[in-house]
Amino acid sequence: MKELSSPGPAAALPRSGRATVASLARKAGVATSTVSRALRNDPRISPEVRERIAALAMAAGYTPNILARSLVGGQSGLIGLVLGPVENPFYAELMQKAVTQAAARGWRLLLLHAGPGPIEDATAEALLQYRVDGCLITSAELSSRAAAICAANKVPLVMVNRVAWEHGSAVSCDNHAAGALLADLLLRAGHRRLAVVTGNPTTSTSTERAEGFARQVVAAGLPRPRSLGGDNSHAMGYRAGQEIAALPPEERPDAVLGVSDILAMGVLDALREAGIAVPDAISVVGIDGIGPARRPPYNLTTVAQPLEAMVERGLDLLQDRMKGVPRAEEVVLLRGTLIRGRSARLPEEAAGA
Amino acid sequence: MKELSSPGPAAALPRSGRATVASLARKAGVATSTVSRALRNDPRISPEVRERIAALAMAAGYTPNILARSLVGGQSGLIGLVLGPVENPFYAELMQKAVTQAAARGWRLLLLHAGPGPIEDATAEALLQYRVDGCLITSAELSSRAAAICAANKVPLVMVNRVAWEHGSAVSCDNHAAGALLADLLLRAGHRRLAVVTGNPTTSTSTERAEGFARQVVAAGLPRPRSLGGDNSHAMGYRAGQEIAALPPEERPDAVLGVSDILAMGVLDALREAGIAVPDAISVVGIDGIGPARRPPYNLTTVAQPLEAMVERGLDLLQDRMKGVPRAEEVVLLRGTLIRGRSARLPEEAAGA
DNA sequence: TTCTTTTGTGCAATCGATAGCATGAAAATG
DNA sequence: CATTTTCATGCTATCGATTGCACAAAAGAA
Repeated sequence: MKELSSPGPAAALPRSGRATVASLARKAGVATSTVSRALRNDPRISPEVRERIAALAMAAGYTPNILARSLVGGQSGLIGLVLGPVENPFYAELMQKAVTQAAARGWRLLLLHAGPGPIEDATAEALLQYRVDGCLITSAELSSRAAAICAANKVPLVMVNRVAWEHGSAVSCDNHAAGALLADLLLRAGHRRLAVVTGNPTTSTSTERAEGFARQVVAAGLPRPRSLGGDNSHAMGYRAGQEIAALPPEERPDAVLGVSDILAMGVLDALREAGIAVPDAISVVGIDGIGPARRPPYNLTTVAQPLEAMVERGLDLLQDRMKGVPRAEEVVLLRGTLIRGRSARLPEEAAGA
Repeated sequence: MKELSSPGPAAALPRSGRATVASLARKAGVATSTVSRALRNDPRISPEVRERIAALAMAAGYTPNILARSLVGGQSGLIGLVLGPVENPFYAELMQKAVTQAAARGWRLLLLHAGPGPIEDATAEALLQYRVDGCLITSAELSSRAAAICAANKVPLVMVNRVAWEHGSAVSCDNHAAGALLADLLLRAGHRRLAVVTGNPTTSTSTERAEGFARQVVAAGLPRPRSLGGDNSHAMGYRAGQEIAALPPEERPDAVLGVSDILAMGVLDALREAGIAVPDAISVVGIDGIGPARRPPYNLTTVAQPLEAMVERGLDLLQDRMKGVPRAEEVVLLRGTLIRGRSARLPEEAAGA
């Protein structure tokens, strides 16, 4: 029935050694289109043929070549991922959720960038070269370049944990509200000298959180909180903590917000080293809800970002736009949840904000 | 000269709206092959034509469709990346290096998996569907499945920080030597009651480090070190630290190796909480050299893995095999470097091991 | 001036999968 | 029994880029 591989004429395996629709078609004695339809369960193909081809495909270890499929289908199934500095566990956690959730939707992530530093041009171009269906960006300055490229080529773009400026939609935690919530709680617990340690002033996350915090403080009739920091790193938090510890006691704040958990952890480390009791002398709070901040030495009181939901909504936004649904760009804000650690004195029951 | 877009016959832009060799060819009035050659700087194309086409391509924002190129070229330029649990900063750091270095070689990373848990079948298949040119794996159990798939389909495979069992090459730190080095130093500093906190016993990293440590201890005529742990997490290290702290002082070890920094950090946190002085009462050392372990509250003495070099050698191995050079599978061991923190009493000068 | 060589381009096939249209056979209808 | 439908499949073009081969025109050799 089947002519077993005479080396000459029509060997059943193509160049790569992998089975293809063509090689399967030859073995099955049908046309390639039939193979394609059979494998995609097109109802037009008779059950017998379908099963025979399925069996052959299984035996040959056939895997469709998505590159080829994308060529005709126009969809690569790839989502470009641009990550921020992953020394911040937040990004690592975000990435993990993104991989899982993308896979669940049948998408794969093309990892374009990870780290601080600006994205290279060659990297940004890969976005187009691989015809990504969409792009997920979590990073600060560097997004600018990638965003421009996406805009110019109509690649749907969603920023997570960043608010878009020129182009693209965004999903973010309600940073302003988170800052305000913490300020409110601290104030109600009796704190009166508040300070805030900020991250990179060019990032929306940092400025919004600090602003939400400050507004609430000012609204309570207190002076605008002292501001320290300027860079989103543990080292910066640590330095800020040292500065705070070095202040004369009467000037020293009695509550400090690190606009990110990483900063707050740095502050905590410095305060502990300086022998300042937390939360008795100073309350410290953060925002993000990263894993390490919950661990014993920190046990940070923080507002956790709804990471799972943020990724989910982010992918939703992408999906809509990938379908070609012409939608306006939108910004989705999700509320974070308070995690009560032991790094701050707070009123007994949280108030809904 | 140019007929400006009469909507009917041969519009210069294809379906996607993006420029293609065909659309450029039409505008330039040449054949697609000429465009292709011009853009790839084929010397056969005359300078004038080359420049004209280059200008057109620039103006049109042309980007080659790598999917299409891969189809004929047989190389996708994609490297599959399978990451371990990224709550361990080690993996995050590894990823960052991998992205950068891969990009420098013109490769992009297809992020297939990140996290603990086994890799899903659908994910492992993506490896084949996207015709990755090679695969980089850093993860434990889950690699098994992916490795099998790679083997069956002749996809070059390199494990980083893991030693291969059935298939594939590997790059790893010399874990055994690292464990031995630390044991040696601790012994020479006068420690006599050693303990080790291990990670997942099925991972080569954990067992080799513990074994290198234990051998050296036994060789010194001391009893085999007490072993705790069993899972590579901060929580496990913390628990082990609590156990250690709870021991009666005469049974309590005077030096502890956490086979990974994460574990050692957990141990440190527990000891500090129990009020046990480090390194005066107990020395604590780790292996990995992750960022957080160097920070103030820990300042861990550790053997840092040469991450940059490991990734580089890993990509080298892939590159060789991707070129089709038939090479035997190999395991490359790189020596780590001692980082002297303040978590352990060590002899003044390090001995070369 | 004629024949050979070089040079620059075009034609057409290819990679692997998909989808529109065509076709032959079987089934249903009159 | 003739005719219209239905059904299962095959043929072929397509996606975008690359490449072997053919073929003119220009340059060199005889």
